Amino acid sequence: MALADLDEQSDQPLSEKVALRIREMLIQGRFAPGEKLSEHQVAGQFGISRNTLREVFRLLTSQGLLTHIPNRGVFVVSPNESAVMDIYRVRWVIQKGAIQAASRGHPALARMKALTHEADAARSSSDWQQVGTVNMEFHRAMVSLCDSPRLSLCFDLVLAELRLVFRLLAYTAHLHEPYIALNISLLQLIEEEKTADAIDFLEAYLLKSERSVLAAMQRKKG
Amino acid sequence: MALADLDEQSDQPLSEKVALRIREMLIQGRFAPGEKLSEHQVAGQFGISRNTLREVFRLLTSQGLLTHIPNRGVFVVSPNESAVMDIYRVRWVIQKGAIQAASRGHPALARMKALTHEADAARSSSDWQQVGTVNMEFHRAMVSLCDSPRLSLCFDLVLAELRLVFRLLAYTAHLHEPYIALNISLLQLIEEEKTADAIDFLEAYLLKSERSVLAAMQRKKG
DNA sequence: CAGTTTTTTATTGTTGAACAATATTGTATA
DNA sequence: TATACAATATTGTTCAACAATAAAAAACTG
Repeated sequence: MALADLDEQSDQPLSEKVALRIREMLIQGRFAPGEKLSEHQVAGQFGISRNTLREVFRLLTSQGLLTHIPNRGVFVVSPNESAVMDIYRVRWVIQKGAIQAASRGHPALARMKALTHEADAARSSSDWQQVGTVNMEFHRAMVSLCDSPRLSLCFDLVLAELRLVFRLLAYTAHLHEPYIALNISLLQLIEEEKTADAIDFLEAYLLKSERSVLAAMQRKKG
Repeated sequence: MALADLDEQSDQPLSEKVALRIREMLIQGRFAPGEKLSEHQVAGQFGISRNTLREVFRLLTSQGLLTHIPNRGVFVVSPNESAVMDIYRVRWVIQKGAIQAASRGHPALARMKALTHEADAARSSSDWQQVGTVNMEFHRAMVSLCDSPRLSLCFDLVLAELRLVFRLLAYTAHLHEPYIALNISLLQLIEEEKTADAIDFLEAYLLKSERSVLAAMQRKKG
């Protein structure tokens, strides 16, 4: 993926290339949530001009990764509990729609299956960060069952924000490990077209996930 | 609303003010779909610098109203049939979720009710453009039943694009008139918490609407 | 000394000019 | 007519400057 990215980047405008890089860095937790990003400093860091950087900031702000406060500057978003709850509301609506849109033999199903195996492999090597990444890809694939670019885009934004939360909580085993098995069960229900069961399963799944995230956030604070 | 907007704008950055203005102009059909927006020309038109305008373009591009092609420029998006179908896919997923999220006494229900009356008034004065606007507001209010800022934002983007399509087709009576009554029926089903019926109704509603839009697009071309 | 006002400083907001890189147009040649 | 090349216009990017705003520091007052 890294190679493909670089190829894509090669003839893209500088602002979009840098936007991609900063986006990656954000997701990798290279900036602290709530941290202020100074135009002068960041522009120097990436060797680009302030004007170009401001375009980058506009891009990332509308992707929900940065917050722009007029005359104050740009800050890394720091999702709070209410943001997490909202994110899970979005997931619930969209992923439920994805289950109902699933059709037999849809290519996304094959991709989901492959991703469950990738998750297994990552667990074997105790690469919990990779487990988290693969888990996200699994759900993105699930949403692509809708065959809706706009819905996928919306979901991507929400997932990127959630990734920030995970980073904040550090990648620990218990945060992602349980979902490897759950993903397999969920995929099976979808493949067997047990739509109602799959939806019930998804609801329990998301509730469990949301609760564990919120609990971890509480622990982090309190 | 215009007054409130102006107030809000007053201490916003220039780029966001202009973005709002251009957004309005786009929705009002002041630019032709597919039209190229030259940086030099538009910057002159609004009396701002190219650098600032480029930030505006980044904003509007990520709102889905403009398309940016590197080294070629920025163009007004011209949604085609496949875009319309995708927009309705999104509507189906999100609005179905809204119905299921509806709770008795939710403020959005009151707003929806008020909007059905506004639609009636607009019909009485044969202001079909207003009928279209109010109709959109009705559906936005419906989505706000989810109490999810992120879902509402996503829905807004899709609706703005759909508005472009309507503008392209011109505001004729038949395009919106039938939905005044359907909105009332739909609201009633939701208020009575006949969830399953409401969902069935919504499906037929969206299908009918999608078909009429696609047919009008065909007519426009052929 | 605490709290408030003023001054200073740093940062963002915005501009205009300049140049490089790319796309488009026009022209000449085969 | 079609291709190759030159001329032109547009976008991409940078820089330096200044205005407007917010943050920090200093001075003032009770």
